[in-house]
Amino acid sequence: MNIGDVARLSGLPAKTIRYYEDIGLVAPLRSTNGYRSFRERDLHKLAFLGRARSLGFTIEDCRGLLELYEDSSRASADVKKIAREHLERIDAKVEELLAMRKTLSHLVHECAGDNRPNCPILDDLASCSHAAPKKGKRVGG
Amino acid sequence: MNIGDVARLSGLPAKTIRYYEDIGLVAPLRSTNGYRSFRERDLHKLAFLGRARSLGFTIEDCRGLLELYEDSSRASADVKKIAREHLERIDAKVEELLAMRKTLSHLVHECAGDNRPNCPILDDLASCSHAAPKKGKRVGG
DNA sequence: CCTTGACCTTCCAGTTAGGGGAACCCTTAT
DNA sequence: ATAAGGGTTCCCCTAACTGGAAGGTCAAGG
Repeated sequence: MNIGDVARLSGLPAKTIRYYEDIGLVAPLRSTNGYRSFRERDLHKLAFLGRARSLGFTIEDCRGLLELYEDSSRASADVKKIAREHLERIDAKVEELLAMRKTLSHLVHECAGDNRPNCPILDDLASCSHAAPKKGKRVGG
Repeated sequence: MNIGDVARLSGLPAKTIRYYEDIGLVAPLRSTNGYRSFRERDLHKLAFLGRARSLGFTIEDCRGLLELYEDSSRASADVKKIAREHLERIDAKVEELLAMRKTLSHLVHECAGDNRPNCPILDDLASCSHAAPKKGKRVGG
């Protein structure tokens, strides 16, 4: 199979598949003309990666999961650990977003949204009463 | 004030403040020795930016908000529009994360997490029954 | 006067997970 | 011969910074 075929079958863009080869997640063969030649096994890996990515696992998580997937003597505890940590990251992010959401929706409701300049949103942003946001990784970007 | 002072007062890292100058969000003066020299007004702007960023506004949002903040003839509708759109982005992201969370927490509960290889998490990732994730910006990264 | 240390400067590279596009090769059909 | 529709490599771009190197400035201490 050429890259276009696996792209269609896996649902991943060809660019992404090349990238995954670049970083060592898949290792397709090469035809004599230089084209990548994918086996069933490569296709399965790519589908696995696509599914894992769609659940929000990072590439490094995927690398670990793929390794465990291919290791028939794995311990399910190792898989579960990766998943649980990811779940915790998701929960943390949701918490963070909901905190933002709460403040924002309050401000949006307060704002008249007309052609006058008076604006509670700007008032809030400009007010000096917020705790200095010092340490802690900025996740919201 | 030197950059260290405004960093302490605003809670923003000096690196970030230099970056904000780079991209034209603040324009401190320069002392004869080449050091940046911040006025009260610059400090206020930086505090404003820090607060807006902590609410998850993008840098471009911040640029717009700052412009409106400094325009006394603004319409609050313009501010509200930026905030409302941001709120919608947050809601979309929360939805996405909760969908992931739902699947993941289910899988984590199903997995024994012991030293045996059998693992429902890997089974799910490897199953071919998932809709091909084609278009739509990947937000989870 | 010299040094130490804390500050400041600029510039370069790296981060995530690819996307866009150029320049070029391979194959098949017209 | 050429056009279309694959494929290839290569490099730059994204957001919003962070880290680090190499070096200038300033106040204090010996």
